Amino acid sequence: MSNTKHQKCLSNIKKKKIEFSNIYEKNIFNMLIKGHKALTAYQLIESYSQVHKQLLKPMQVYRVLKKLVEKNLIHRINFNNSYVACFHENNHETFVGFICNKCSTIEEKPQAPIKELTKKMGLDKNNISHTNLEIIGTCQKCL
Amino acid sequence: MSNTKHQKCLSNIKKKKIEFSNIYEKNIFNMLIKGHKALTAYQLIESYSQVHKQLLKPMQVYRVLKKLVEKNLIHRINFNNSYVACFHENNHETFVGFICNKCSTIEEKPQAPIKELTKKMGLDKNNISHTNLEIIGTCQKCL
DNA sequence: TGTTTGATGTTATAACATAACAAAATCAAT
DNA sequence: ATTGATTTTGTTATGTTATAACATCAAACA
Repeated sequence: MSNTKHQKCLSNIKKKKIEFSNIYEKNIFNMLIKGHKALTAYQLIESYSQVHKQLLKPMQVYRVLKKLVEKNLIHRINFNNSYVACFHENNHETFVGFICNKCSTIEEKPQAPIKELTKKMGLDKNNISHTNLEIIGTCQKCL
Repeated sequence: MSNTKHQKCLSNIKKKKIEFSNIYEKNIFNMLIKGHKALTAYQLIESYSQVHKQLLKPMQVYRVLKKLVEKNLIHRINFNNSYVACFHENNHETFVGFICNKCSTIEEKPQAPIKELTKKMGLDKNNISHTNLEIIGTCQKCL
């Protein structure tokens, strides 16, 4: 990820006045922001132990991930059970993005067209809880 | 699922001249066709043991599910790790559907708008392997 | 008939996730 | 400050989803 994008994201977080509950939350979010690649919970455990010299238990990581999802700071990627930082001021009931099947880089895309489509399909009467469009392929860098 | 829809599906399968490799494949596909509800692998194991008085091992079920996916007879639903029979003559690299979070009923939707959208986003250059739009909500029956 | 090949059976284990309870920190009311 | 309630964090155990690895059996065929 470009540095500017990273900084824009951080400044968004500042604007939103989001506060991390604890150091784990902060550290894990920072790990997910780096490179904008999606990581699994167990990759995070591994990486955390290397970077911060501390072994986290799965439960601890999953608790943090849950909180970060609730705070709309990360998305879960269903394709490979991974998690990625969110860079949009989006409504978080919707995810639209491209996922590289080689490097797990995520490219989030605008949600508007999908919301329109859902409406057009008449599904908006169905008390939609969330909408998830995952497009899997290989990014230009990996090709 | 309506009986006519079920029959149309079965006649499609006949037309496609699909043959099941073994009795498990046939039985499991028939279980997935009933009601057009998505079932997990372990629900299938449970149900299979009740209906057919035979205990399948996970490995056996997953092998069957893999084959059925390859034959384009079923889709995997990422939302809840479940599998559902497919009723369309679709291209199976794309799934577009509504999933009821109460009863797991699946309502497949046309793919064309999503394919257009992918193109519009410029993602079609990325060697797309598959595209998955899952809209989660509560169906009219459950509401 | 013996050998190869593919399908099926079986065991073990990997990968992902949460329940349940313990311990400690926070905080409000006295 | 002390007590008791509440929330947060730590820990153990377990549940859920999925696959690797190898054994066995059966069909095909030289």
